[in-house]
Amino acid sequence: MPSLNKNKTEKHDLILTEAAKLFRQKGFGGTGMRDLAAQLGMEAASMYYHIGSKDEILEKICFQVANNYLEHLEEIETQDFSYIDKLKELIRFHVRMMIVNGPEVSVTNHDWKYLTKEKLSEFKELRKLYEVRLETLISAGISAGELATVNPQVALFTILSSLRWVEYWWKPQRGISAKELENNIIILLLKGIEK
Amino acid sequence: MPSLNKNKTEKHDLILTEAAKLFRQKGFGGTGMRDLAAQLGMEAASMYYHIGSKDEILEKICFQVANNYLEHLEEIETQDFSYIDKLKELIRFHVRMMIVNGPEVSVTNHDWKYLTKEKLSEFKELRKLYEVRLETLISAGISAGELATVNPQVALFTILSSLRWVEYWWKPQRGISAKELENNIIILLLKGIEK
DNA sequence: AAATCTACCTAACGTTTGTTAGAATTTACG
DNA sequence: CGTAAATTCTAACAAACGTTAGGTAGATTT
Repeated sequence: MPSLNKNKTEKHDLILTEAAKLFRQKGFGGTGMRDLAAQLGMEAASMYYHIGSKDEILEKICFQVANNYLEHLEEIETQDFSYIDKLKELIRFHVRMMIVNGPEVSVTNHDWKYLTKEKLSEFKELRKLYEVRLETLISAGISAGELATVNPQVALFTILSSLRWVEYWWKPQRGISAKELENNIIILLLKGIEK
Repeated sequence: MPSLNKNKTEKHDLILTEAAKLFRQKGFGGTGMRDLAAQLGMEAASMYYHIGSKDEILEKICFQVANNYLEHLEEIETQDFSYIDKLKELIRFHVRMMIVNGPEVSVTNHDWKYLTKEKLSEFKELRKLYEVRLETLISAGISAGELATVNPQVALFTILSSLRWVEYWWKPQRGISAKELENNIIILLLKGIEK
């Protein structure tokens, strides 16, 4: 019965989507299963037909986002771009992720602390992996003479961190497109590192 | 009885300090009053001799930090610096705040969502005020011809946001001084906006 | 020495929490 | 239309939550 399975998956995903919105608004600890259920027009207990637990919701959101970022970094690594262009592409991807998956990215950035002990360390490893690989990329850019001689780690975190506000700030009503925003940020951020 | 009052105040502040550390580690929602009490070597109920409520702890942390930032911005506004130097001083202050009051700044940045309804809107107003005044400063710098013609709001948030990682990254063991770090970040951030 | 005050304790309260069991209902299909 | 599966309901659980009440040991004041 594929149609049934499909329905179940749809509701499952809807729960994740709505949970991400609420978690972003009120935080993981501040959002009760009853709040989430109300948002979905059902009773709290009914959700357990579709999901395993509250922790599992958070876990799925965080790891889906983390893996998304990691996969895209791998793609960038293999592409035949200059290091500058690789960084530009990375920045563009970050901006786009926040605009398209705002709630999920926000939750991942803020509520990963609430992950279960084992999942927490697994998540930290993923994040560390991302940071290390991106730092390697920046170092390579410096060695290749494309980037100014800066502390790679400082550059790494300044770039990553400076992109975070987009999730908090961007709304369709601002009248600035993703493309415009990407370009603005790239100018602001890469002038300091470009040679 | 000033000596008694002083003792009480000391314990009160110690609770705030320790709470900030725990909130940063496990989040406001993930930290119970019993956890906090254990950290202080006392029973949960005993803390209520020194503090009013869990919400009050968060509130005091958040507003102390927010007011700290705001006061320093006011100071910068009145100083007879160039706009570039004002921005540099601002960046230095942010870095120093995160190094000196790491846990408190972290909690303020991440857990303000858990503030009580009234305190929440009060906090949002303070933050908005800070953003508006800083944006005004950047705009003035552009008008004065000291800064490149960038979108002031994009510049504002990119700067503010890009400083956040310090709180997450900086440890004494990294072997980089606050001064070095400030200088590195200033170069990275202001190249893109300096004329 | 008696009285007061400080700073903690134990015990417990009423909620709220995430979650489960089992019954009721809706939906899909021959 | 009838039957079975899918989905949601009601009711309730145990645990954890922030917090209060009342008591007690020790220091300080009178």
